[in-house]
Amino acid sequence: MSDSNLSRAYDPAEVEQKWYSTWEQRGYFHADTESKKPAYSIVIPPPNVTGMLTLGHVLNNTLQDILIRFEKLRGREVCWVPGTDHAGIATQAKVEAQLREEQGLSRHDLGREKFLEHMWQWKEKYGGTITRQLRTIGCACDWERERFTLDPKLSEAVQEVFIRLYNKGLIYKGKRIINWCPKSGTALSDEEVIYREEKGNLWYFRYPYSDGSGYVVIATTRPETMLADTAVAVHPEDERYRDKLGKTLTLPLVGREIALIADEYVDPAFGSGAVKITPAHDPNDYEVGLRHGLEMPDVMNDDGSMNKEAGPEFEGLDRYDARKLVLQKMQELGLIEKIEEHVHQVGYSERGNVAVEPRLSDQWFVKMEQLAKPALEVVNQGQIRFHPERWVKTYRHWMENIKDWCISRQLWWGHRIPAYYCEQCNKLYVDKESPAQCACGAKKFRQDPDVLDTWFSSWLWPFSVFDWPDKTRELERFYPTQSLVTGPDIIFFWVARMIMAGLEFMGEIPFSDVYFTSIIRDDQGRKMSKSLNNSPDPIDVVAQYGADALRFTIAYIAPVGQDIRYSNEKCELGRNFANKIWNVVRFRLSKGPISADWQDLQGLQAEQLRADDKWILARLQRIVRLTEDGLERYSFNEVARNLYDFIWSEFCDWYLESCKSAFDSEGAEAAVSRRVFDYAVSVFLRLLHPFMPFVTEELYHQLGFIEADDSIMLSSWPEAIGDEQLALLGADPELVRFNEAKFELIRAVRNLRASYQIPGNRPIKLLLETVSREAEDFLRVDMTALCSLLNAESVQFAGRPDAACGVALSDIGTVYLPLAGVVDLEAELARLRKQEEASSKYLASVQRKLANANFVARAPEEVVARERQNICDTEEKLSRIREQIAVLSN
RNA sequence: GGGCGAUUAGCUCAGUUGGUUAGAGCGUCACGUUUACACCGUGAAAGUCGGGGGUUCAAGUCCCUCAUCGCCCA
Repeated sequence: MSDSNLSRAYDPAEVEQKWYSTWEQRGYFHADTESKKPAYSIVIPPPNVTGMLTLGHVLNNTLQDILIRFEKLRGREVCWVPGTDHAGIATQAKVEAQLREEQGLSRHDLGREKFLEHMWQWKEKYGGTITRQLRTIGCACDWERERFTLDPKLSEAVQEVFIRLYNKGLIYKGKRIINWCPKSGTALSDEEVIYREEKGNLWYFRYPYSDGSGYVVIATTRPETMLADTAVAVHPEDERYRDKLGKTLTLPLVGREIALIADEYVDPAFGSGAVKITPAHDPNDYEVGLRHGLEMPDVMNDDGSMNKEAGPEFEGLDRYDARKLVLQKMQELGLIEKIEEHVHQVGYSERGNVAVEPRLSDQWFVKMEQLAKPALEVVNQGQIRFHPERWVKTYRHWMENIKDWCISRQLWWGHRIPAYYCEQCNKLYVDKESPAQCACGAKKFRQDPDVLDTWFSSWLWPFSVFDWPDKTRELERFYPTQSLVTGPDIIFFWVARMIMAGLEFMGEIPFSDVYFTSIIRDDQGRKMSKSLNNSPDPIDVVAQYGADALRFTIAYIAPVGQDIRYSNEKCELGRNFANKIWNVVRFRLSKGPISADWQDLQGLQAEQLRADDKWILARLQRIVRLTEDGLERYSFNEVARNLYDFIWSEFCDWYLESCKSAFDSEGAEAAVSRRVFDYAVSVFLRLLHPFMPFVTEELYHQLGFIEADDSIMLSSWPEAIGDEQLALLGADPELVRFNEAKFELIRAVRNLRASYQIPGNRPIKLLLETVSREAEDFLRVDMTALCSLLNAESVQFAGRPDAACGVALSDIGTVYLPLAGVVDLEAELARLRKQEEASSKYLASVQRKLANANFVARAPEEVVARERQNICDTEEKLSRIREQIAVLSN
């Protein structure tokens, strides 16, 4: 035995580390803009620069890596651009908290410049963990093209875009109701607000008419905002209030005279049918306020406490304390009519985890309607395809109801808005730098203090990573990209906006296919979260099972468009699979040198091939087609399953077992079988490489398919054997059917062994009666493998013997196992009766079907023909069973 | 309130455009250490495909409805 240096069990740790650094050093991941190959590019969804790798990232990036490696093997010039984003609020909040904790300082203590210096130092120190971790799981990213959203070039792109949109009238500054996060002290976009159901109260307040003629009852969930009320509204059709319209009310606690107005917005069935209007603190009230020209007093500070406008008693109180005081005072005045329990939706800030305050504020906005229109078109018309397709509906709904995008943030960490105000006349200039002189003659300007929403840089990612607005060679070669792999949770934040930006600034879609991944949950179906401590660290998982195992398992269990239930134990599937393949190679290396002509099947003749050789070639054609087709359809789990089943159940369980005897024989068929074996292994290693890059690379080398300085990454995607060639090699459907009937026979014998407790390692003598001459001829060709698979010391073609024996039946024939003195008549009869029952039941069901005139008349011919064949086959088999029962019953 | 999705073996999930007797992994039971693999092999048990109705020669698959769970939007 020319034994290799392969260990009994695969140990991924060393192999994985060795290959990743080799690949990177050799520059395999770097895309060449001057290559003649067709380009294929993907931009990574940039993770937060301060983030750590999660299983969600593993899923997402494994799928991208599969696509990249697949396309590279298929001969494309692939470019996968990695990078991170600066995650404005999250990162700044993290650093501010640290600063407070360690030095007791706020960002204002440091001042803007010093604070930003501190931020950058922090980023250099703690940032980039996640990109190192991506290497651990094998991602073939073009690291020379790694980008960060705050890089100078990407910042230039952001400026350019802001200025262009401003000049086009698509960016404006204005006072609008926005979502305010009192904790981080900044505006948020609508998409950053998370609604949670909360138990609260509905308070019914009495607002007295100014003329003393009683009161109106209004219902509110937020009593403290009454301090900013400027009207009470009722539905115009509401009979209860019709004659009161136009009267004024005196706002309790404040004393302001406010009008009773009519507006369609009011739902007469809700509460009392009268609603207080607080334009500066509620988006709907704001709209009412605009329609009726109401005053819009703002009664709150940036931190959510009440300001001077709220009155001396309330000034300085937190909004929740103010609520208590309002209620107490209203109670004292006898103005609370009643209190009801009420469940309602409360908006929370994603980062601050505090209730968002809708607030009238001066902010920058992007007008979205005009940008959305073409972006909706390209998806509706299928220029951009979503996988699964149903996300198109979600996308469409959002696009058709799009609202303007609030892009300014009251933070320091981010792209500063390129807007300058004259110190003297306050005139606004939007440009990369402040002008030399204002129209008023003044020369001093101050820049807008705000920065832009992080997504305002992310939406440019597919072209900003290629150094837009410069007309670079990269842009020319790699834009548009092909696939985008991301979670559906950022379809609005990111995907939709990238499509808009791509069309607006490049005049072209940014990608043609969007694959939305699953959400990973724990094995109880709960979301992974830090507080539950149920999110495993992928790096630990890699250490325990190997990166290949984790990748394969995740791809295998990730259903299309469904959530995944994950637990570490599931990685055993991938680990065991890697070990299985490892051992295929270990087996092969123990059976002599690799065939010199493993690359193809040139010159092989049908007569040289054993039935099992032909069969595995037919199955190989199928798996190549299934893999390629599946990957083109983004059906990753389906492909993983197919590969697993092919290698484990077809290649190992049948073909490899059949080769054991063939390889050991002296004949010429040994060399032919070796060649088929080697060819098949080379094909499936390449098919599997996108899923399990490390072990496939290692084994490709171990088998000597390539030189040490070469790589499976540089090989080529296997071509499916053509139908004609397959036919020439005798691997036709007829052969496949016969061969699988042979397997059935072998299984039936094994079953027989089991029921008589004959261990698999004890050789047996068998008699075989085939159903036809043809079947016998077929089996006679390769008796060596047949005997080996049956572990039979002899197989004789003969009819039923007189002696007592066990029986195994299949479509190809009947096997008799003489069991003199051993056979348990009763047990054997029971076994046969069970088979008889199953077969006759089935026969009856098919007969019923065929007795139905409608079925015969309307079903397709081949379906009817198949059922007729089933009748014949089953009747034949049944007669053999009954015959045997008769013999035993005597 | 509107929209989307799920419900298949004890558990986790496959099941293409309707057409063999509904599959896999894990788990369970029996047998096995044969030089690829115990991270293994062989065999077995296990499902009224959530309930009800409909279309069809034929429904896990299409339609309606109900129930339960989940997600998104308001």
